[in-house]
This record gives sequence, structure tokens and C-alpha cells, in this order.
Amino acid sequence: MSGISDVARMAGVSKSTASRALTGGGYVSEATRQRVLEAARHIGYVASTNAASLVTGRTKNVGVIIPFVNRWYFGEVLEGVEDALLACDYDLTLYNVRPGTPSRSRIFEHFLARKRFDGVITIGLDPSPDELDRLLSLDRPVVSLGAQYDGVSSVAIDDVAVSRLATEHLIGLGHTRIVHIGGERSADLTGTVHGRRLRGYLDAMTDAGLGAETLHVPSEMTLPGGYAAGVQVVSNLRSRPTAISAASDEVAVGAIVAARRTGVQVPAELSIVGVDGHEYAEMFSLTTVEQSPREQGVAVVELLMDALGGRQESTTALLHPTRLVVRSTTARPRT
Amino acid sequence: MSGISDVARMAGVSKSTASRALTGGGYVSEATRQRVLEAARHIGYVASTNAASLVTGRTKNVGVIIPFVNRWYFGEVLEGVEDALLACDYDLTLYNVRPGTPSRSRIFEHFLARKRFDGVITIGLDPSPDELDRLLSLDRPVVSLGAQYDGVSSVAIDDVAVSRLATEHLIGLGHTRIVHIGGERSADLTGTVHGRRLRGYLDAMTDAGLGAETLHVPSEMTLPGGYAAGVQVVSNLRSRPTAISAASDEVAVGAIVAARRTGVQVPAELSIVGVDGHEYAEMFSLTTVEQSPREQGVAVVELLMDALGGRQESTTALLHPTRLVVRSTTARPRT
DNA sequence: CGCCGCGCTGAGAGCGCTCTCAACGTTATC
DNA sequence: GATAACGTTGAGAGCGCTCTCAGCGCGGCG
Repeated sequence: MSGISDVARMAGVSKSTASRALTGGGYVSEATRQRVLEAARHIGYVASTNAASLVTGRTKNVGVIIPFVNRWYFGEVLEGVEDALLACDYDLTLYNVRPGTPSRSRIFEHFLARKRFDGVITIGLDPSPDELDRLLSLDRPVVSLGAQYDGVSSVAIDDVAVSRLATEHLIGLGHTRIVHIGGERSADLTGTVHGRRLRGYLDAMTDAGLGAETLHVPSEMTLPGGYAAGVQVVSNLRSRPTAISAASDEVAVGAIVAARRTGVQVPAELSIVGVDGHEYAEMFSLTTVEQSPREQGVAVVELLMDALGGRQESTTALLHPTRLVVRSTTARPRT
Repeated sequence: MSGISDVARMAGVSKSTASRALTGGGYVSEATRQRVLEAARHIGYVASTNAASLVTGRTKNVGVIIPFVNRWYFGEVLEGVEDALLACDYDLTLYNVRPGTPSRSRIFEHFLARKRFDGVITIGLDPSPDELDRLLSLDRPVVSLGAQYDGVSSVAIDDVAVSRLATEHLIGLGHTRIVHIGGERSADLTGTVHGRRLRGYLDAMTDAGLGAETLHVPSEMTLPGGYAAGVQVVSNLRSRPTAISAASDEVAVGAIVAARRTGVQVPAELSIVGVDGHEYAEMFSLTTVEQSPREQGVAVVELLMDALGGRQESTTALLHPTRLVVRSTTARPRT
């Protein structure tokens, strides 16, 4: 275990000078710097971030709080965040807070309190008041991706708008009996992604004078969830809708599979539109509103770096662009 | 920022005693311990793991090296590992080494060298000689999941056996024209998961006297990859096989979608079997050989904890059980 | 009664760094 | 020529802990 003193001795300078040369602070003559660098390389010296943290208080580590790892959006975001953090020379400590797990509270109460990070990125997190309290009392910058809450800068897309856009696409094609498949309906339609997407659907329907026709089939935000809901929609022969506005592409693809399996033609008998730009969308020719989670991951890291560098201009909420991609799961309804 | 001295002062003891009471080492009277604990709770004291690491050399942190986050198997494993690590009071630092990314070498050369962990878990890693070298020279325990390499204990399934089992299931049903869809064929059929699964298929075919009939369509180990390969298989009208042995469930589901889309009946005209026990398998009624990545994640953490606790009994290679689950994508071939 | 061992406690060294501060030689300024 | 300023360096304190070691009171034992 070679320390900085070894490097210093080998380069014939003091610990202080070696430190300066290595970390790049203060005055060091170019010659000395080279000598120190050479010595360090020679004995394979790597600074102990630990010891450095102890004195500087900065850990070169960022905590990432994420509810799921195994869903497309979250996986993409995580990879984007990881890449961006590495580029800034930061490690990433993962805190997987699956909702309803006992470990979730343990993370908030115990692990976060250790403050082994310079800042925190939360992804798609809808914190309880207590959790938010703990987060803010960490005395470290916190930024959020895919969700907005009090006192925290964020990067996200306009979930209401994307769902509205998707629904309006269906309305524009002439559909009137449009059903929305998505998450549970809760009292508050702004606290969750699926809530906001339900709201976008409702807004579009209301604005088109179809307010009385709205229909919401709740489902998990997963492919199997969409499948189950799709089966339900399709088997409802009496008043089968002519189109589905799904809260996400995973749900939409599930619905497509359900329709095909039941012999319902897509889009001839049933149009389906999703939201996300999932990697499966193209394969299923799914019409969808695309977003770019990877880029959002990079953006939220930038936001955090600003905060860490003291370049924080109060609380900001960045909205990333999205775009409608029309493929072949949507068409005019049969007259 | 309250330190241990504050706790000590408040409890009316020395720093040493406070430390003993808090970390549970050495002699402390029960009364004193309670007093210290109470004081710590009162001022919300949380020990700086950083400072502790500096003296003990243990970080209470584990590095996890993973090539993908966004594939089912890896996501499941990661969640299992995270859960198990939290239970042992360890943090998880994520190193996402996507193959071919420039960040991959940076991680091996720079980030790992910082040694901010007590041990390393590699997931499905096929390290280059140089990478393996760097890994072992870290002087920290390394354990591997889903891949075996020199000098490292591992947890995995028998990838050759599962694929052989899946293929034998098809052979048992009477199929002879069976094609394998899976990863690139490389010179060495043991270094990668898809290589070993290809080998299992080849072994089963050869043992059944069908050695001359083997056919391998390479594809990415993803759903779109399986779709593309499936299209290719299905459109080959002259000598269409009666069954597909897919290297993974994602590939198998892709092939199912391709078949349905082309109007080929599954399983009437084409049987398809996968490997993994993917969350989509049930929804597609896919016959498959199930494994349990989550449990494997837990198991590999146990292995690492043994190594960290000095209970390492040389290098072990645990094989986890798998089982064939017959659903309805496989049937006897039409005569 | 003296000594040892046991249970408990405190003093203080030191983990590997960074950073402040003083010192020193050299050059610019008046 | 005296002084200031600048660039460069080293000494050493101290980050917040753990851990070794010595000390102290007390009961058991020879």
C-alpha cells in the first residue's frame, strides 16, 4: 500500500508538494509536477479518496435513488446517469427503493444518513413527506428526474402533454370511443407519472367534447399488466372501443399482444398508441410519443454538477422535448 | 455536524468508550452503553463510515461490475444483489461496463483502482486477460455471477445443460429439424453464455444422432434480435424447421412474435422453447427452462460475505438448479 | 496480606490525506 | 538599495474515527 509520502520521497519533495502536484491545486513548478507524476506512475500510486474525503468533505460519489432497475425507462435513465457521472469522475452508489419493500425505509432512515455522497439523484421518486424531509435534511444537493417535488431541481418531460398528444392523435383520426389503459387512479392526478398521463388523456377527451365517453382501465405499468388490461378491453364486446391510449409503451405492447391473440386486427379494428419510445416500439410498429431517458439522465447529472459547483441558480425544472412518431398501430376507425 | 466526541461528552465518557459502545467491540458496562446510545440518538449521531474506513481499512461498500442494466436477467440479479447487500449493511457501487464503451476501460483502469470497496461482484462478466489481471491485483475478494473464470468463486447455472434440456424436450416431442437462435458463434463455446447454450444445443442434437441437421441463426440476445432471427427462420420456406431452440426467453419471445406476425401457428407449425424464466414467459405461454437470477444474486453475496469474513474455503463454483416448465409453445410436429 | 486477574475506562497515537501558514529565493517597483 | 510581490516549497495541524495500551478498583486465591 503505497501512500503519498512514498511518492513524495521518491520525487524528492515534501508531502505537501506531492499533494499539490497530484490534485492540481496551488503553485507547483512544472518540473516538480512532472517528477511527482512520474514517481506516482512508477509505484502505481492511487490516492485514497477516503482519506481525501475526510479532510475535504467531498466524496466524489453520488447516491442514486431508484424504485426499479428492471423497467425500460429506469434502466435507460440509470445507464445515462452512470455514464455522465463517470465522465465527471464520480462513483455511483445505487439505492433501490422498490415501493413497499421493507428495505425502502431502511434506506431512507439508515443508509442515506451515512451521507457517503456529495449529492443525490432521485429517479421517478414520489417521496412521502417523511422521506422528503429526510432527503432535504441531508444537507446535500438533491436533483430529481422524472418527477417534481418541493425544493428540488428536476429534469422531466411533460407527462400530461405527451399523453394528451397521443390521445389527440387518435381523436384526430376520427376516434371517439377511446379507452385509457394505465396505472391506478388516485385522488391526486399530479403526483405520479401514470396519474399525469391519465390527466392528459382526460384533458384531451374533454377538450374534444368527449368528456362523457372517457374510460379508464387500470393496469400495472408493465407489459403483462397491459396484456391483462388489453384482454379486458377486447373481450368487452358490447361496447368495444375503437382505440386505446396507453400510459406507456410497455402497456401498449401488452395490449397489442392481447389484441392479436384474440384475433382483433390492429389497427383495422383497434388503434393503439403508447408513450415512451421503448426499444420494442419499432418492432411492434407502435405509434408512440418518444422521449429520451438516456439524455435526461445526462441532463440531470449536469444539474447536479452545477449544484455541487455552487452554480445553482435557485430551483429549476427542465422539461425535455418529446415527439409523436406515427407508425402502424393507429389508423382511422372503420366507419 | 456532530461527531463522536459530542456523543462522548454528552454521555460523560471518553471518546474511546463511546466508540466501543457504538461499534460493539470490547468491554463496556451495560449502563454506559445505554447512556451512550441514548446520547447518540438524542443528537442524531451517525458515524462517519469514511473516518472509520480510514483506520479499519473496511469500507462497508461493495463494487458491482455489470455489463447491462437493462436486460431482464441483469436487472433481476442486480435487485437481488442490492437487497442482500443492504441486509448486510453494505452499500452498492455500480460499475456499468457495457462492452465496447470507452468507459469500460476507464472503469477497470481508473475507478476500480480507487478501491472504494471491500470486495467486488462481477455479473456475467467475461473479462479480458488484462481486465482479469487488474481485478485480481486489487487485493480484494472477487466473486462472479453467471460466469466462471480463473481464481474466482462463482454462482451460476449450467448453461450447457439448460440448453441441452430445452433441446431434448423438442427432440423428445419428435422434432428433428430444430434450429438454434442465439448469439454469435465464436471459436470458444465456453467463454460466453450464448456460446455455452449453443453448445448444449449441439450436444443434444449430436447425442440424438441429429448432428448433421444442426442449424444456428445468430442474433442479439434481445427481443428485437430474436424477432429478426425469427423472421429469417420463418421466411425460409423451403426447409422450414419444425422447432426453434432459443438461447434465451427474450429471443424466444421475439421469435414467437415474428411467427405470429407471419401467420405461422405456434406450436402447431412451429414449436419454440426458451431458457430463463423471463417475466414475459408466462404471458406468451412459453415453454422454457427456468432459473432464478434473484436468488443467485443473494447467493453470490453470501459467497462474498464468506470471503470477507475469512471463511473462504478455496475457490468454489456453485451451480444453481433449473427446471423445465412446459407451457404451450411446444407440441409434437405435424406428421 | 499481597498478588493476580477481571471488568471497565481513558489517554493518545495514527489511518492517509489536504490545507494553512511561514519561509525562502528571485524578480519587479519605487 | 530597500521594499514589495511573486512563485515555490516544507512543516505540521487536523479531518473523525478505531484501537492499543495502561490504569484503576475489586474480588478471589495462595
